[in-house]
Amino acid sequence: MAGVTSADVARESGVSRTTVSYVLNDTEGTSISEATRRRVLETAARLGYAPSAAARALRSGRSDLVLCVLPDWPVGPVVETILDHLADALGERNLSVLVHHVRGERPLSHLWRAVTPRTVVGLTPFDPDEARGMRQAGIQVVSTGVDDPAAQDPQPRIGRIQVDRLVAGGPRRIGYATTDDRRVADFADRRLAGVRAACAEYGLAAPLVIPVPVDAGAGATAVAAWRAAGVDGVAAYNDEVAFAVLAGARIAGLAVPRDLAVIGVDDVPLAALASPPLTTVTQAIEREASYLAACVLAALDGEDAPAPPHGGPVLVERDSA
Amino acid sequence: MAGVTSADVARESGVSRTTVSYVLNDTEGTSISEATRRRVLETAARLGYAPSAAARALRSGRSDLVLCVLPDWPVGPVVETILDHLADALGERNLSVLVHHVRGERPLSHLWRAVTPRTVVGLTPFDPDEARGMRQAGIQVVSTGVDDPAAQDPQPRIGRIQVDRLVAGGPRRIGYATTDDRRVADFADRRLAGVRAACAEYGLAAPLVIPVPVDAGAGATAVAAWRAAGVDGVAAYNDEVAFAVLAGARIAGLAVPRDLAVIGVDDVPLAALASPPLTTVTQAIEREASYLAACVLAALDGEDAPAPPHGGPVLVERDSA
DNA sequence: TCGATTTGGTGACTCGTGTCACTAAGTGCT
DNA sequence: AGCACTTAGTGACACGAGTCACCAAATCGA
Repeated sequence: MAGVTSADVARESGVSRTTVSYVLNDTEGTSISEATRRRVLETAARLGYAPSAAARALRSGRSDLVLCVLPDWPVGPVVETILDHLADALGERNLSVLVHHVRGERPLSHLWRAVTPRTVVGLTPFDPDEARGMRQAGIQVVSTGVDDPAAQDPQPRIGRIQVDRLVAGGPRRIGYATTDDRRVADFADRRLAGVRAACAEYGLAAPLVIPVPVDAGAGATAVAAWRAAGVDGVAAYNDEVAFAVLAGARIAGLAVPRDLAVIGVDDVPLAALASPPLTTVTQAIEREASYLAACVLAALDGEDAPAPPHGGPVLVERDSA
Repeated sequence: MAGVTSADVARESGVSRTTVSYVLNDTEGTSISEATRRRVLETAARLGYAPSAAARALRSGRSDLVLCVLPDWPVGPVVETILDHLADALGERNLSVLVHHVRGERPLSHLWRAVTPRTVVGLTPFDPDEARGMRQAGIQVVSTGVDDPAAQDPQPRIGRIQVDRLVAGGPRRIGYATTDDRRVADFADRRLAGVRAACAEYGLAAPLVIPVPVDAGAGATAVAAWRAAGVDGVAAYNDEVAFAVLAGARIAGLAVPRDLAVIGVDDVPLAALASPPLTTVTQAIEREASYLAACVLAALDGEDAPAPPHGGPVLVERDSA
């Protein structure tokens, strides 16, 4: 019934299980006659033998899996792109990528114990205890984020770029459309910090921050509040929020960017199709993803992590700001 | 260094490994004194013991993992929602959901051999050989799609609903905006079949089909072609394509829905924020996801699959059609 | 011909769990 | 006391693959 084992292959070819193992693994330092070798290979193929990686993992402590841990917050097209690239890069090394979306507070340890992955990739920093545990278990841990304190956080840069663009187009009173999602509040705050700093440097008033849920009504109320305060340029936490602001502006009868300029973050596929096309800031995710893949491969080969790519977020110029 | 094993716990608590196993698994039909039980539990917790599921899987052939296989085509918010629900439902049963995004032609067998999941969930039908292989290995296989030939394909229903709505608003010459992505061509064709049938029943000309890549330029050319042919209502393969059509109409200076009505499929989060808000057809994915989760749980308990939910795709009325 | 080396291959152990069969002490009943 | 039965726990094996140490026969060198 169950899978065919190496013992089956051995019996069928009239040799010992050891011989089968040596042949199938091309073990060096052993001598197996060409005839036997071919016979084993043929039998294995005929029986459709595939090694049980459970046993393999048990024996050697490592598997061909890369576990990718996603944070609890909503992943968008950005994360998807990263995962795709990662899977491609690692696929060439015969590694399979498994993705786990963290939900609630289920302990992570259960998972990596269960999977015994070769490496674990985190898109958000790990709990230090957790990371130590994994390393102790011989698992490579790669994590993007604030792993390297020397590399400065790119998030504030994004906020600065947004303000640069807005100001270049005319606006002098800046609003910030933040998210109402607590799970990404940290990100939003770091971007907002950049916006704040930039405003200060331009000698402008501090940005008027309003949380904008992703729906048209919320966008409309926010836009009304901004107009009342004289805001003529809005930086949004991301493109989705920017869409809500655009929808709000439409309801309020404002022309974008003339009456109100709007700029997002991420450059999601639909951003170019917004009305008007959404100006936004993108984080060269392909480059970032390649770097992540390179880190994983390096960790695999026992090498040090390669130098992080230079070049941060870049502006995507369209019509909304 | 490596993981702490049950033998460590046994030695530390001064009992046999067997006892540890019994305690930790709450094995029925054994009697362990409350004192010993607590001591073992405490030691295990103190040492941070977590069973190696490699060994566990080897021993019992099954793990606590549910492998979710995603097709090669781009997953959108819809699939994400399904996965979230699935993870929630299965999490309550202490099952972890692992997602694998199929890339290229890497054999699937390698993966499920390696993970030894309890069940494999496919969002697209499996290759019959593959499915048989998994079942033989004692893995439950759950797959949405055309698994049950009795249940009729809901895709054509979607097309009909689109046409119903368009026609109700006035349009008499229908266009179909299909995708240029080969990987989802099958879906698009099944929806188109519904559109065709509905047009025929209304006594209308066959729909004018144009592939529309998701970008504004492509939308504009398509819209021009439709107008030239007198098309006044467009059903799109999905919301993203609909966005492209909307953008095209905007460029062509057409008013939606007066000059051209547009209707999408999926009700992605941004659909409500389109200009004008996008009328679309949604497939009650939460219900669908719950059903999928129920199937997995049923398969787990050895029960038959529950009856599929009734109620198909429903219209989401907004302004674009 | 004897010893040394190579060729071709095998037995036995290991990884960490789960579980069956079994023991040894204690308790209750007549 | 003698028997049955519960309580508390242990020893040994299996799962499937990888690998070290070993062995028998053949070949080689002098």
